[in-house]
Amino acid sequence: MSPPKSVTANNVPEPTQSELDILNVLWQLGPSTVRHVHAALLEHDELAYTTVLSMLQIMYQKGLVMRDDSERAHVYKPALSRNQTQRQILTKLLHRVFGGSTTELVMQALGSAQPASLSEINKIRTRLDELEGKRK
Amino acid sequence: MSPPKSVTANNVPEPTQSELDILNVLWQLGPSTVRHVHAALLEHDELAYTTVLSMLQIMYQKGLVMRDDSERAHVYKPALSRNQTQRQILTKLLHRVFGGSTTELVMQALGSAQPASLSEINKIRTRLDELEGKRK
DNA sequence: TTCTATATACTAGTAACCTAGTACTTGTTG
DNA sequence: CAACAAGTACTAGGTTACTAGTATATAGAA
Repeated sequence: MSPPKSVTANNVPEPTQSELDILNVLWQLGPSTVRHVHAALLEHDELAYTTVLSMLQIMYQKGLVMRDDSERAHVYKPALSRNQTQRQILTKLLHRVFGGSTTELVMQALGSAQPASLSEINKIRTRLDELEGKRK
Repeated sequence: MSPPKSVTANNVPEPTQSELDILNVLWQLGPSTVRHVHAALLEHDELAYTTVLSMLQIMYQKGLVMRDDSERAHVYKPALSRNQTQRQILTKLLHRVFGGSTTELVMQALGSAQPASLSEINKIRTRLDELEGKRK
């Protein structure tokens, strides 16, 4: 199979919907074989084993995942952390849908939200305080 | 040209990247002809007039835009408001990338943000207060 | 009325995405 | 060793997204 475009690159493309499904499994389980990923995905979807295999191969080519092929069953792991990916996607969204306004995004998110728990709200407050501090 | 799937449906699909570019123009300019949308898009991209026409026709079929064809040059307008679309997209994202945790989403957004202005921060605080009030 | 500019409808082609099958290899077990 | 289980690579096909060209109608100007 062809190697990834560039191993050191940080210009990893944004994962597609199905790729995110797989990444979510990898973030949760840690480095996994195709079989384990497949088993986890079966909880929600009907997917052939070879479909998951193909997806992971494509993701490897794109640089979305890394793999250890020292064993017969290759072990895959995400190239970027969950946080990094969340930021990547959020940043894109911010500009495409919210005109670059973080506040608008946050307000909208809080608007549609089922009210979060008190501790969650306070967590956000703390973050705002920090931001304010930095600004002064 | 074929009519939209269902006029009254509120099950409008999520707009694609290019479709969002067009919607952004429509939200800004209000109901517009293909020519006006095309002109606005030219600021950023090189796009043939017929490409924009085709896109709008597709979007009409999908129910993403409505149109008034009483004049020779049809006038298009978004089927959903900017806010509605923002929510739609955010909700999808929330579940796919943030495991349904609004707080996680908000924290991540505030994390990558260039510190917002003080008044922006306070706007968010106010919203948090409201949320907390509702919770009690 | 004839010509030109402008509009839409329809057609087409490339690329990406997603799904899954087939061929082949290799390790393991009876 | 023979047969099977399990793995990867490669191939393939359907769908959507995106882009743009061609054909055709029509309004308005000369």
